[in-house]
Amino acid sequence: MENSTRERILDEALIHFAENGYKGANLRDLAARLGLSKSALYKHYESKEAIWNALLDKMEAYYARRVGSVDNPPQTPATLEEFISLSMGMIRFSVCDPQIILTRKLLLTEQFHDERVRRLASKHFLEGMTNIFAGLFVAMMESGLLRKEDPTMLAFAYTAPVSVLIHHSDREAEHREEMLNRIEAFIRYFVLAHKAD
Amino acid sequence: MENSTRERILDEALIHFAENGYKGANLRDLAARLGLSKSALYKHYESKEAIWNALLDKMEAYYARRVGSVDNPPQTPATLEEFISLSMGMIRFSVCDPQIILTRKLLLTEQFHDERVRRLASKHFLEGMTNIFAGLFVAMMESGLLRKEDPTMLAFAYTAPVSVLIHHSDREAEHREEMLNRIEAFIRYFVLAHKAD
DNA sequence: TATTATAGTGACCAATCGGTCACTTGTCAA
DNA sequence: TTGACAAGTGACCGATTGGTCACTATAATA
Repeated sequence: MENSTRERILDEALIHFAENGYKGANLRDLAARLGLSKSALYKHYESKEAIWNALLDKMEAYYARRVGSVDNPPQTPATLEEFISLSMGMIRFSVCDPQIILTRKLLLTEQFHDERVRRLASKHFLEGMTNIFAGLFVAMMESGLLRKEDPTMLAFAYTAPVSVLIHHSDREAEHREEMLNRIEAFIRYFVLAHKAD
Repeated sequence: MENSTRERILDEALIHFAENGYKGANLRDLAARLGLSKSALYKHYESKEAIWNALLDKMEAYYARRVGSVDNPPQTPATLEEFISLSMGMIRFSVCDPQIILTRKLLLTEQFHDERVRRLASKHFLEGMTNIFAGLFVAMMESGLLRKEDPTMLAFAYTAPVSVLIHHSDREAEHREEMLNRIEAFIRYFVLAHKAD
């Protein structure tokens, strides 16, 4: 399996593009970080833009797989406390995993410079999370955990604040644990405000 | 008042930096857009970085003035409907004003490349809006419009979703009116869920 | 063994960038 | 009138960038 260099290039490209932006990333540093010379990159990709597009392809594929997993969503929690720990588990992973952090950075910083990134950002930051939880909330309303109301609106009211706090954690990594506490505090507030009586 | 060229440069720099990023912006285009030669810029600022810093100074000053206006906040609305139209007025302005749109773009896209931008982004996207509305909600609870609960948490639960929709409007300008409708729908949902009985 | 394809190298190229400098122009005060 | 100064110009510079090319090394195949 010696096409692994192609993959290693993409892994490094994510770091480089996320930290410096598309224009700010340069192929010499990227190659050096891989222990390669710059011209070696051109044996695997025909241009900087080709690396960029391959990276976006990979991100789109990853995202499509995640959305596919929405069809078999996380099983409905039996209690509100279980919902909280389920949520916090997902969020903690999303906030700590380096690759996901870099992906969010790239989506944020390049969303106005690239059409594909813009579309991915809209999916990721607005529709994606909301749809997952809308489905979950429907089930939780039917099982009598949550008060009955518009599940899409409820999911949006839930995911948007979490999303804002995750972005804040990305900005100030040294406050990550504090942000996770604020996220849990919000979730508990939210559950309390919308649970069935 | 012939220092106006200095100001014109900053106005154009906001556009240029917001659309292309710090690294992507180049002084030749910026000068050309102003009807100047590139070397003329150096009669007013000593470097690209100096223009950048002057622009951030201006943004910080503007933000400080806006925060200063929190000491004399918008007067407490007498009814919930008045609160909704007050909010929508502020939001509509913030979503439509070109300069504010560009400022948000710049804060978003450069927050990981510049320390001052990072701090401004944290203030603007997290604490800023929340603090304004926390004060307003305290007054509305005391006047019996809203159910009594943690005003800071309530303000966060209110401003974060609005903020997410504003960002979406920035991304997809052609859906601006649709986003404004979604914002109003959310605000009405929010008011209904938290009004005093 | 000879051949061929793949991966990698380093020197080089043209374009672009931020920045400098000698020079011109216009204005206003002495 | 003249001199000083601020504003603006265009040619130029060194550094960096994405990209090319002739070349080497290695390993598998015929």
